[in-house]
This record gives sequence, structure tokens and C-alpha cells, in this order.
Amino acid sequence: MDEATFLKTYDKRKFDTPLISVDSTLFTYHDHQLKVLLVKRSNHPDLDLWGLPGGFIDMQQDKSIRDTVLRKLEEKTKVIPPYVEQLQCVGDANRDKRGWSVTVCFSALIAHQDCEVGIADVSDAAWVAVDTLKDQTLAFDHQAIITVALERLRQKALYSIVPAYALPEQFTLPELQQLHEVLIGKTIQKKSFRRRIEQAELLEDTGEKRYEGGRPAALYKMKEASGEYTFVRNLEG
Amino acid sequence: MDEATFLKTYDKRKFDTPLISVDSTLFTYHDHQLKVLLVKRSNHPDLDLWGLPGGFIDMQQDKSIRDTVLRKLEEKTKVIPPYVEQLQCVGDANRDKRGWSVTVCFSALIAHQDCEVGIADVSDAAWVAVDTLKDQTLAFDHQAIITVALERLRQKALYSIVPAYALPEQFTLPELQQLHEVLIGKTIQKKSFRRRIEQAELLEDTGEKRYEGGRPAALYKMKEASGEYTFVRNLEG
DNA sequence: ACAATAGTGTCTCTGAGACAATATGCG
DNA sequence: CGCATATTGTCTCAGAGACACTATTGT
Repeated sequence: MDEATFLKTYDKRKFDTPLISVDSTLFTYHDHQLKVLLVKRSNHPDLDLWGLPGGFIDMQQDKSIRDTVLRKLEEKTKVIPPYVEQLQCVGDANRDKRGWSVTVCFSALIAHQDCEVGIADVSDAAWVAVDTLKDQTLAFDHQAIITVALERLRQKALYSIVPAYALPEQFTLPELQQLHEVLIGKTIQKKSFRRRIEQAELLEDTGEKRYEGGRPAALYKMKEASGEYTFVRNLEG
Repeated sequence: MDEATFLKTYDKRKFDTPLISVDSTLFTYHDHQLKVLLVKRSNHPDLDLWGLPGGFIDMQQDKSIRDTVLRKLEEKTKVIPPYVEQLQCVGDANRDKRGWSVTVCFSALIAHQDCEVGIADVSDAAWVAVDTLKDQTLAFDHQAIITVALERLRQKALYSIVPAYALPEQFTLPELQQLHEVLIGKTIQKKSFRRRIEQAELLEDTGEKRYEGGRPAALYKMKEASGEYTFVRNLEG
């Protein structure tokens, strides 16, 4: 049989396959806290439990897994986050009561101001501080997925400025440093922090300043591709 | 409707889902070259093309995706590699001629000597030097997957000794350094290389030596969990 | 002037890069 | 001994850590 014939007669429905979905851990930084977007489940199983935004691939609408993720995130927040990265894929026989299930997990970052409007609309979506998550029961294995996403983001705080995507387009250096400190879980020497960012020329001074409290802070924005930059030396965890 | 009823009546076959498979990039180091295990496809589509070892999840046999990967690798090599890590998940409408397809990719390392026997049996499996891959046409998007796996391994050579899993259990430091040099694509100062490994206490001196050429080299083996260790400072790429 | 926060100067310390010097096997 | 390869000594240099100091706003 040649390939054309094979493909014509191929029926994938003959094979039983796992469920396959996507889930996103969308982080933001607000009120000095790292927060994660949770949505209340409106369907079985785990109805009414809070979980990660996600859903099934729509093979008509979505050309790729990333499309599915962006579509699902946009449904909840009305916007597409500036940073979306694939995290890991989890799949086993027991994570979903409906049976063998595979989920492709993504980690994303967005400025709080850029999607609070979207969220306010949706009464079943909320920003939850990651510190308060320990006690909560989440749907499926979403608690574990968030833990992995958090650990990865924490690592990135040590060797990149990727966390900056959780801030507004313009931000101050002390603000970014605070975010990194929250992630790393300890204080950073401001000199060290500034030095490395300046040397790598990752940020652009907008010329504007933020007035608040003491001396005004310069407002910066990320340069193109600063998210890809990695320092050769970590801030020691 | 309560959850129990929901689950009883739930029929996932009502929904059309993508194909889902796993693929592994198994690396080894032999003859001063980094090699990757390829298998010749015995089925449509892409029949007779070389590709990565992989296959479909068997929901009866496999309790998790990792089970699938290990099962498929063992079928080809008769052994389970000491290092297996999830790499990325690729999924879109066009990567497989049979339709919307998702594949979960893994990267694995093994000592050449530990599976050459297994491979010899299987006439449709072969170690291929990664340098010679550029020209070849591989099945599906496996060429691209290998590129990603390689890039990830290259990064690990800069900040860990994970590549050591591609060597026999006992190996010499010059041997490990050579492997890292092949990965990084440039020479490393042997003093720097040794210093960091010694400081982090990642290897254990077996007391044995390898005689070959000049002064005999001490044989080391990895300590428990040395694969997880990351240096705070990279060997600069 | 003082409080509050932003930003700098500068010293120390760790660890990578460079490369010369030594050590240990072989013939 | 001389060759080949392994292993160590040691100097330099980049960049993080520490922390004191200066700068710029508001009250």
C-alpha cells in the first residue's frame, strides 16, 4: 500500500486516545505580591473548584497548541500576554477522573493593569496571591503545576529579567528589583541588580520619571529581545 | 447532574481529538562524536524515512507519559537510559499527514557501550553523528526536535555536568571535558573545568585509573544527584 | 532641614580564563 | 630519557556582595 492510499483509509477514531488539553499559569505582580489567575470550573469534573485557565484543543480554530493557549487566555482576560512559554506536559491515567489525560502546560506573564478590566467582567476568574494558595484545594493537579511554574519563574529571576513581563510596559528599577526579590525570596543588592542590567543594556530609559515618596525613579522599558538574554552569572539563590 | 452521573455518561469518543505520541532524542558520546539514535520507520506515513524512536501511548500498559517513553526506548535499546528529561511538546495541524498531531518530546542520555548490543539486534536502528544530520531528511519534524534537544543539551554543558550521563558509569575528567567541548563547540580551560567540578564535589574518585597514551587518568563516577546540580556561573558560551 | 526613596562609589571575594609548571605513565 | 597525556599552581580579570555615600523629590 502506498502512502496516499494509507492516508485515505486511515481512521484515527479506531484508536482510543487520551484526553488532551492545555492549561496556563498566568502570573502578574500587584500590591507587592505575585498572583496567579484562577478560574472557577463551570463543568464536571471538579465543578466549582478553582483551577487554571485552559481547555481542549479546537482542531478547526487552532492551528497549533499555542493558538489554543492564546485563545483560552484571551477568553478570560480579553488580552494576549506579552510572555507565553511552554512549561511541561503532564499526562497519566489518574489526573482526570474522565480517564487517561494529557495536558500541555504553559506559563505566562502579564501586567496587572492590562487585564484587570477583562477579569472584572468574568465573575468566575480571580487573581490569587501565590502565598495564599498552599491551603486551597484546586482542580485536578493544578496545584502541582503552579508549583512547577513558580519554580521555573524563580529560576528565571536569577539569570534573566523575564519577570519584567509581569510589570507594565514602563516600570522603575526598584519595582523590578522588588519583583525579583519576591520571587527569589530574599533581598538583592541594588547595586548588583542595576549593574548587570545596565551592562547588558537590557532596558531603555524612557526619560520619564515616577514621582512617589522620595526621589523620583526613572521609568524604563524593555528593549526588543531582552527577554531572551541570560546572564552568565546567577544572582545566587 | 452530580459528578458521578456525569462521569458514568461521559463518552470522550464523542469529541474528535488530535493524535498523541511521544518521541525521544537519545544521545550518546562515542568516537569523539555526539550521536543520536534514529530508527527507520516501518509504517506509513514517512515509511522508510529515519526518525526518532517513539510511538503512541498505550493506555493499558502505560500509567504515565514517562512510562510510554521508557517502554519505547527499551524496545529499541533493551535498556532504560540513566537520564530522561521532558523536552517540549509540539502540536499542530500539519506536522503529521494523518492530521492534527501532538507529540511529547523527551531528551535522554546513555553510555554507548550500554546499548550497542541492543541496537545491533535491531537492523532498523542506528547511532547517527549529529554533525552528519544536516543533510538528511528525517520523518515528520524530527529534524527540528533534535535541534531543540541539542540546544538544550548544549546549554546544560555550560552550567551542569548532565552530559556525563552520556558516558559510561566510570569516566575520566578529560573524557568528560571533551564531551563538553564537543557540545559547546569550543575548548575549555581544563583548570576551570576541573576546579568547578571539584569544588561542587560532584564526582567520586573510584581509585582506578585508565591507562592509555600518557599519564593514566583517574576514573570517576557521578555522585547521587550530581545531575541536578547547577553552577552559579556558566562556562561562557 | 528632614524624611523617604533613588541611584552611585568602591572595596572585597569568588570563580572563570590563561598558561606555565609538574607528574606519571609508556617506549 | 623523551613523548604523551594528566594534573596542579598561580596570576589576571569580570562581576556579584556589602555597604557607605550622594542625589532628588515632598513636607
